[in-house]
Amino acid sequence: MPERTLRARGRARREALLRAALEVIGERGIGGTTHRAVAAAAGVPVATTTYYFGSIDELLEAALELYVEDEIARLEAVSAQVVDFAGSADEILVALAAELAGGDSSVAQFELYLEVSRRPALQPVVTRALSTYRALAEGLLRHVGHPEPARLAPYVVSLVDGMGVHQIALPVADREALIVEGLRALLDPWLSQARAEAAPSA
Amino acid sequence: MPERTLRARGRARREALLRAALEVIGERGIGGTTHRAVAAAAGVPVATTTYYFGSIDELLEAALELYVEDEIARLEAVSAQVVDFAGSADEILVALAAELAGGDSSVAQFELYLEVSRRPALQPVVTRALSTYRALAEGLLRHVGHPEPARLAPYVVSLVDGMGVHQIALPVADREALIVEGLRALLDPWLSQARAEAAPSA
DNA sequence: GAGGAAGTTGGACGTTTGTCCAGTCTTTAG
DNA sequence: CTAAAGACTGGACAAACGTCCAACTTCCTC
Repeated sequence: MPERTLRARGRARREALLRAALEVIGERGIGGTTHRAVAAAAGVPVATTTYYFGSIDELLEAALELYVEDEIARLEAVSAQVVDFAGSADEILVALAAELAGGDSSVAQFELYLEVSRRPALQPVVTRALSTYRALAEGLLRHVGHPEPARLAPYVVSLVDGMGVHQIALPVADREALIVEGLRALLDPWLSQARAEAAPSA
Repeated sequence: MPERTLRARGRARREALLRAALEVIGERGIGGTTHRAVAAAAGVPVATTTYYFGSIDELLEAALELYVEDEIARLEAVSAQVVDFAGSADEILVALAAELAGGDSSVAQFELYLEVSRRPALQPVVTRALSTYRALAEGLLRHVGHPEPARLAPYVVSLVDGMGVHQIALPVADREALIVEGLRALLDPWLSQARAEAAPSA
């Protein structure tokens, strides 16, 4: 575990290695992520990876941590954007789905979920990820006026992740439509009710 | 690729190796599944694994195929059992959740989902798995009288798998209650309506 | 510009990996 | 009983692995 103080250049190179590691994780899985593969993806010699990380585990865990922070930042931006968007609950849902479908396929996310059971060091990372995702979902549900945001939020995240992992396993063309339909199914009863109240006929 | 004809004893040993491989996949992930680890789990010498499988990939793919067949058989049994169960839609849902929560944590299932993108040979396996799961879900929805079983079924599977992968990442004590609540959330509108019709008050 | 710390890397090390083979034992068909 | 094919395995091999180190360069500080 090299505990040297990093200068600006060093910090940049370290982060480049982490992003290269995330690429490799996506392509080969965590088990297939080696010093040499990461170094090749980053375009640096192998010894660079051991200069910045004391072990392959340290590298892997730091990479997944970076992934989660990036993903949280991305989702917070999406959330903020969607909240600014003026429209009915259903319109907001469509806008949200468009943003969610935009992200690159998040193999690393699911590799992380599975890896926690084998690496206790990852537990804080996954806890932070999941609780943030749920909090964001809860905020959005509350924003569109759902009556039980806290109860539903975890299932929204589960459904989205479930669709995500199925998308990786068996890709469908229109990812956005899939997410819209899935979320509609989960929010259907309440959406129809909201729609009825918005346009009171008869 | 040893294309020898297997005798009864050989077939049994081959299958024992596959089940040992599934154990290892659950514990170490696909990337960590080696000839030696599988052999150790099965209590046989290393050379046994190369006698029955031409390569580690062949072993891995056969193991995941066996997993899917086992899982399909299990879910078909669960489905049959639940269909036989007399009760309201909600009661059936609770019974289903109890059965679903019973299975051992299916790390292999998700390892499979992620591995398809790296091993085209697994595509038929994952296609068979997902379409069967969806068909079973559709059958159950139809059995309890849901008006749109075909539309909802894929999302039921996504939600269950999403909760499954979250359960692996961040285990909660009462898996059964989680599944019940999740399914209720997805079926809520329709469940309340069914309940209202069953007990017409006022 | 001198000294020290950070950055950098070729090359080496012991280990673990996938795979193979030669040889032995066991079962079955005739 | 014999012969052939299946079942089995100890030990070896090259390749890939994680890790380390000594030596060199670059950068910052005083």
